Amino acid sequence: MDESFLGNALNGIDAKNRVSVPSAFRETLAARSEARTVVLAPAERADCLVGFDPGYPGKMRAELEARFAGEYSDDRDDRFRATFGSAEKAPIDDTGRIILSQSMKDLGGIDRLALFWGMGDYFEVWNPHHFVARPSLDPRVVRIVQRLLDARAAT
Amino acid sequence: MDESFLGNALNGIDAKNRVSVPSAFRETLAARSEARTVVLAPAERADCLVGFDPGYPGKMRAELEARFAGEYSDDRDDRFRATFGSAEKAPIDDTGRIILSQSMKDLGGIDRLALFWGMGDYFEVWNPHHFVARPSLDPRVVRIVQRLLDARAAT
DNA sequence: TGTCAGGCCATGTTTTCCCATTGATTACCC
DNA sequence: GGGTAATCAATGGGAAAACATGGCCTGACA
Repeated sequence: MDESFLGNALNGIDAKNRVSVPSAFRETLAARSEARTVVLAPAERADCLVGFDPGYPGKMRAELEARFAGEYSDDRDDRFRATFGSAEKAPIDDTGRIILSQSMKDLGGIDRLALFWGMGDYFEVWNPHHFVARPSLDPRVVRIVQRLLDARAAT
Repeated sequence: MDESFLGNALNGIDAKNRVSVPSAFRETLAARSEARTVVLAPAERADCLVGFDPGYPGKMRAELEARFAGEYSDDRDDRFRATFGSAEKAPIDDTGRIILSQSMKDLGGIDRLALFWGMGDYFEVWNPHHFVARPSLDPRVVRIVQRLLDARAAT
């Protein structure tokens, strides 16, 4: 209910494409579903990924069907192709990590760093450099991500 | 009744970024929710933070979804990013303290002192020096805070 | 048998829990 | 009413736990 994805985290991706899901998000996932799994998909509008609990695709299907109510067009089909065909389930291992497949990294424009960003009902995964380059964002938000990047560069 | 956040307090932030939530606010939080937790976020308009009970993210989600009813745009997404990604849940420990992460301190322009200010439904957290420098405030209010600052400087 | 992906354990660092101290206000009793 | 004891709020420090991350090791598949 009030289990919303809040906050953010910047984590590294290792040579085997493993990345830690931030512990706060793991808790939110656990509160929303039994399965220790996250579903990843390319975002509709931005150059990033979206992640949610395994129950969410059902809701998304209902939402899309409502949006295209009764309409059967190429547009609708392409939307469904993008949403479901390119999504994948990523199991969370005992150390809290998932594997970001190469195709997921491509879809999200991600290479060595993953910025997790809470969106309430779901979360986003960004290449942090693309995130800070987004001009329409609140500059305070951009600044905190820039600080996270600086902190990593320092070590 | 005493479910409103009333009054104010000036507390120190220690080397581990811990700060005591004023006991009056803790009581108000307890009256509003079971969880001994506060949700913090940057204020929309002012250079400070806002704090709420943990039921707030759910209400905010409903409100935003109503405002952008059926609209799926970059604008909507950025709004969600600013609202949820830069908020965080801060659990209150047994001594009544929370931890203000570095990001939160940055977002609120806060360094070593935290001014808690009751706003009825929620409360604000200020850098006291920014607060007293705000020209549009009632000078009597500014004087109260100035006295708190002087009292601290004295010790 | 070589390669590769995934599961498991190991490590350093940061965070969080717990106990101690101070200072101030309140309650109590003589 | 004055003094004293008791309570509670705010803060400081050390020990324990959790997190993110690196490396090894096993088992599957070619």
